Amino acid sequence: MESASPGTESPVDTRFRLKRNRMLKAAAHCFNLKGYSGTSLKDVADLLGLTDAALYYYVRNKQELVYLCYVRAADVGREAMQRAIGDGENGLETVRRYLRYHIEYMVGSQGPVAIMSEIPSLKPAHRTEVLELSRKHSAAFEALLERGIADGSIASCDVRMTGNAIMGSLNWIPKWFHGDPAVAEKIVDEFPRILSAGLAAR
Amino acid sequence: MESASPGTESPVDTRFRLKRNRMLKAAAHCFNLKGYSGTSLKDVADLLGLTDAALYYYVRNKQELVYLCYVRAADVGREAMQRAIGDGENGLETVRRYLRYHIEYMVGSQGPVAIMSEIPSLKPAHRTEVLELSRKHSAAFEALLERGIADGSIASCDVRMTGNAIMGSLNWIPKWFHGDPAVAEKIVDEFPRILSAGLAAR
DNA sequence: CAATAATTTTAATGAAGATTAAAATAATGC
DNA sequence: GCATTATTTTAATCTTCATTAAAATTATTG
Repeated sequence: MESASPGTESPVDTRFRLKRNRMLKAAAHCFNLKGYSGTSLKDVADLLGLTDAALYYYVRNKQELVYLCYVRAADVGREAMQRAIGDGENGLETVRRYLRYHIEYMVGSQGPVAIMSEIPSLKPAHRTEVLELSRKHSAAFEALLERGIADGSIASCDVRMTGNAIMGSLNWIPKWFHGDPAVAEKIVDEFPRILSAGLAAR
Repeated sequence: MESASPGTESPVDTRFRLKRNRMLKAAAHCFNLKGYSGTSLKDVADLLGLTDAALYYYVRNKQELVYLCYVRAADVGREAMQRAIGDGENGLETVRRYLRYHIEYMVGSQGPVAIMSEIPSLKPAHRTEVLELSRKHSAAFEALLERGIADGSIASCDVRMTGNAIMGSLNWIPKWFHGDPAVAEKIVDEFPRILSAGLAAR
């Protein structure tokens, strides 16, 4: 995460990026908790000890704030996916790792991650981009399932629907998890197993 | 569904109720498609061939519209649950039936059902009520899991987390399903199996 | 420290869209 | 068909924030 080739970045830029990132987390938190329309920029600003107007130093407008939240959410997912794929092993194990990583990120220090409930109200270019990121991630997950089916670790199934089912479950987490560390631990412990329990080949 | 002891209802009231129900479906469709904030009352009204102001004949305000959408969504879930429980059989089969019924309702003629993304912006009394309905439904599902564990059809598991996982997957459906009948058929065919695949006792 | 750049605030402005009231139309019952 | 009730529309109004501009503050750099 936090990409951008280091070394070429000025301290000022670093600070800007970090602050903006804090802001995106605060916004994600508010959006998940109070909904998009129920979240005013003042809510987000309050959480940061700033004034609503100050946010405009970091984003052009509220829509862009949502957009950036979504890009960050997608980044987190992509990061988890890449890390899992790098780990080798068979398809099923890779699926499990991916789930584990993604969930750890979501409920851990990377979180909160925004639920993508407002994609339609993004401006067309942003909407297209976010949908594309989302599509790619789904495709990557389905590819993992295919791989598992091919190597015999996963039972044959409709990968599209199976992917939708598992991803839906994952995507819904921020809807009911709001930061309690005890719950976070339980989710990390249980979800990867629960979500992959039906996949194994007999 | 459509409760209220019949016979005691005037034709006028019936018409009112039916029209309002059509309105709730239209609103649910818009909310799922465009998000809450992205949906103006005019959007909903257009879908019904009405003027935005006409909606106020049926609901007090936009918030109440959302609230009623959520109550309807909860009703649909409850209906599916009751029907499944009535059918007897063991815990696992009852879970499967429930999933089947609920999904059929969601993607079928009862649908669309609104995703509950804006509960926090409901007024306190409504919020409490919707959360309570939601809590009860989760509890009923967890009870089903317990029952399956007790009768040996379901493997021992953390029912809370398992419930969250399965319900999340279900709740997410309206996010990506927007009415295509071919997809609806596939969901009905695949989801109950996929979601219950990991439950069976060895 | 002085000068410049980076942040943040204060104080307006503005616009979208929810809401309302009154009038118009359509339906129903006698 | 007339009177009444139900439904919808037209035409404002009203509110809530998002947004902006200018000023103030804080940080950085030479």
